[in-house]
Amino acid sequence: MSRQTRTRPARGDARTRLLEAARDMIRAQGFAATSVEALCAAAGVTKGAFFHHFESKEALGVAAAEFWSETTSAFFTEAPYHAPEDPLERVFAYVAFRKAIIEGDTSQFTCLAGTMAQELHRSSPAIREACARSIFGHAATLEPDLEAAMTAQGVGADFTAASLAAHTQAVLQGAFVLAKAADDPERARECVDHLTRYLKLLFAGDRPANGGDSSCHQAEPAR
Amino acid sequence: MSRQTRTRPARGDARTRLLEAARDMIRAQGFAATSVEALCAAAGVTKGAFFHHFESKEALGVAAAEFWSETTSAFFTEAPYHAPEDPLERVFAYVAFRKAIIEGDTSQFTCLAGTMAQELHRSSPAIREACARSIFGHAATLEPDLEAAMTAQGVGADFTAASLAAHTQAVLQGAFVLAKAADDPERARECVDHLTRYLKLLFAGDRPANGGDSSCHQAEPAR
DNA sequence: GCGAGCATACCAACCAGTTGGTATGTCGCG
DNA sequence: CGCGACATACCAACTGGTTGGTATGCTCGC
Repeated sequence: MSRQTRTRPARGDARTRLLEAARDMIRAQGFAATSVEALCAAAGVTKGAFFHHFESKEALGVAAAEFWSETTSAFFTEAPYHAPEDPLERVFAYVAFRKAIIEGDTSQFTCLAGTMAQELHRSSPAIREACARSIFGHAATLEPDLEAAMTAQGVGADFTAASLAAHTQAVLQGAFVLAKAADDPERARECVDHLTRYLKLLFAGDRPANGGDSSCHQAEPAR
Repeated sequence: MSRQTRTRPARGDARTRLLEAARDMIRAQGFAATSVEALCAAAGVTKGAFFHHFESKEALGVAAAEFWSETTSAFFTEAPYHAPEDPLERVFAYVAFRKAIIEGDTSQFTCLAGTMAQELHRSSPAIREACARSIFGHAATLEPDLEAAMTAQGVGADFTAASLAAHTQAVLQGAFVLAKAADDPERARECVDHLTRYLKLLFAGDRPANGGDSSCHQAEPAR
């Protein structure tokens, strides 16, 4: 919308602080329960600053989803799970990494995009679409490896790499819901274990494979 | 000052109408965005009636979760998926049934408990617990069949029936989130297909089985 | 001195919850 | 049976506080 094309020198930026506060507060309380005033207080700015940077509260929601996309994208790009050479092992490393980061407070490991999509899918199409871009955009980063693994192992006649990638995200989103409901991250980790088991069975079960250790992937912690 | 006799809308069901309105509105807009006044308007009652039946808005949230538990419990008890004799086939019939009822508007097939748990897990422990009872209570109804199938097929050394039952609910919850984000129920159905495939691989893959047709279950619609 | 970045002060609308009341059902008792 | 006492179910109007949003002013770096 705005014709601002150049990133600012980012000095003393209230905008970033507002987006970070939004990320944390919305994950903890939801979007509607997070008032603009509370947001400003958490970010240490006033309402004037808020409405200087965001046209409306809804615009902040869209910006928060985009901010979430950018930061998580950078986070996962730099994550260590890309190390393995084999695409399938990278997939398992990804899932193991997703499990490993489920820790601490519920509002620290859950997904902002999933939370906002769930709450605002009807009331705000703009936010819904921004959340969809975040979720399915991240899922898309898994597709090449899944695709490669599928052709290598000779599976996937009845499903696409895209649907499997989406499924991994669905399991994670559902795991977050269960963890929130039970107030216990362990519930989420158990779901990720089932996801790992699914992928193991999918890729190692059908065809005895041609290589050597394709069914072996990095171990998951016992707990 | 003659007070004219108003059409009596079956005196006594204001509470039920409020709970039904809450179920629909909260699923569509979330809890915080659903005001008591809007709820009363939808239910055709006044605020006086609301606070006569519910101590607070939070109390309504708890009651709505319990109402959801009761109605869905009755719905699933009467559902046709209990017909098969074999426990494993009942499990597949359940999942197929869950897929079949994912249809129409997003706010018609999604889960109230999951929605509220996601939004209110921090702000309202009472509602969170009511939602947890609903979700895990429903999951518990699957445990006996899963347990029986696990022992019959000789699988499950590394996971419990309870965790698998919870996983099915996680996949469904995650599927709902994706369907909402994409505004497309098909996204949810695809996730349920992956869940079916997981169960198929889990129970039919490991051990060649002793019976005859244990790996055969009722077909899922092509779509 | 000029605009970007931010602060102060304010507002109309809306919110959950309260108050005080009315209509109706029901139960005990003479 | 009849009638008073009480409980339940509901209603309209109101209240104090909060909300998203605005109008305006200050203050720095260029």
